[in-house]
Amino acid sequence: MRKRGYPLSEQLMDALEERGYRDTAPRRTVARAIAEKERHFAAEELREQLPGIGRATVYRSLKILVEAGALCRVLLEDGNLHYQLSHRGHHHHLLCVECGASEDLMGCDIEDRLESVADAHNFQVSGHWLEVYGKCQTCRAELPASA
Amino acid sequence: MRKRGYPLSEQLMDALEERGYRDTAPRRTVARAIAEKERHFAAEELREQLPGIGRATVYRSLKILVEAGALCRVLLEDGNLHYQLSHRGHHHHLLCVECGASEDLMGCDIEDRLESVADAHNFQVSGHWLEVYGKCQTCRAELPASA
DNA sequence: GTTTATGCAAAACATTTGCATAGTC
DNA sequence: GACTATGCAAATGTTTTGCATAAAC
Repeated sequence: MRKRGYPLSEQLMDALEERGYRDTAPRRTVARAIAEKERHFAAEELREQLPGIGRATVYRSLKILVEAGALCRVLLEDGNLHYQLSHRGHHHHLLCVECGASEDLMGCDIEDRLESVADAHNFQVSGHWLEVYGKCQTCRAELPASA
Repeated sequence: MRKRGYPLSEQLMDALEERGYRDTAPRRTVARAIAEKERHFAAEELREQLPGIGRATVYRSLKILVEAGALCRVLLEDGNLHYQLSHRGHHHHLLCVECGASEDLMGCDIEDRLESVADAHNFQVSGHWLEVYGKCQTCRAELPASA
């Protein structure tokens, strides 16, 4: 989804402009910082690394980026909420509890399975939240504790 | 899992005593209040309805009840954390966004599905969090908006 | 020029912790 | 009597809000 030669931070700005939000310097700064993230991050963490930007601006930017579908929220195993770049569309995450890496889970058939289970309960599904925790390939190799 | 004629609040207390926690009046009060809940509830909500009990006691009781497996935590669609009686063992919830009712989802094969999808990513699953939101049978009948 | 965004500080929440006192076992 | 639990108040940490100023369109 990442176009060649087109900065990721610009794509974030585009997502906002498509929705009528203005192109401002603080938002660009936030977008650039997010684009450089290699992992999911906490709102407060992002704010700390942008001392020139007001707290409210950071939080408001995160909010509208999520609305625009450019970011997604990630629920950590300890209950903390993080953010990460979204590859658009509905998906889930495989979150590594060792290194924090996350892989996207798309096009899997978990949705279908959910639907059929819910059907059996006469329940009409409108949404769901799924996070999967474990160890990624790399960490399994490095820490052969149980893998 | 609820034995006939044996108060639910006593079962909560039992779960604590099994783990070595003492039988105290405040804990009984909390247990009784929880036993009367028909829906998942917020910690703060429980505390407000127990003015005689200290805030810390309410929170500490919830924590040990979750550890003991007698309560489970429920993630609401808006990100708020609620609690509800647990029927022990691993399970998920179908949460009605209209009335707040929740049905347990047990013995379904979503776990297996997860494992196999994760395997394909060379990912070793150690846990997951799944909540399903939608409309329950009753609300579908009452509000025939789209069901 | 009108509308939207910013930054600050303060408010709002939810949850946790330190500690002296009280209650259990 | 030793150990655990309680209650309070204060600390913590995160997110939101009001509002005057500044910037974007």
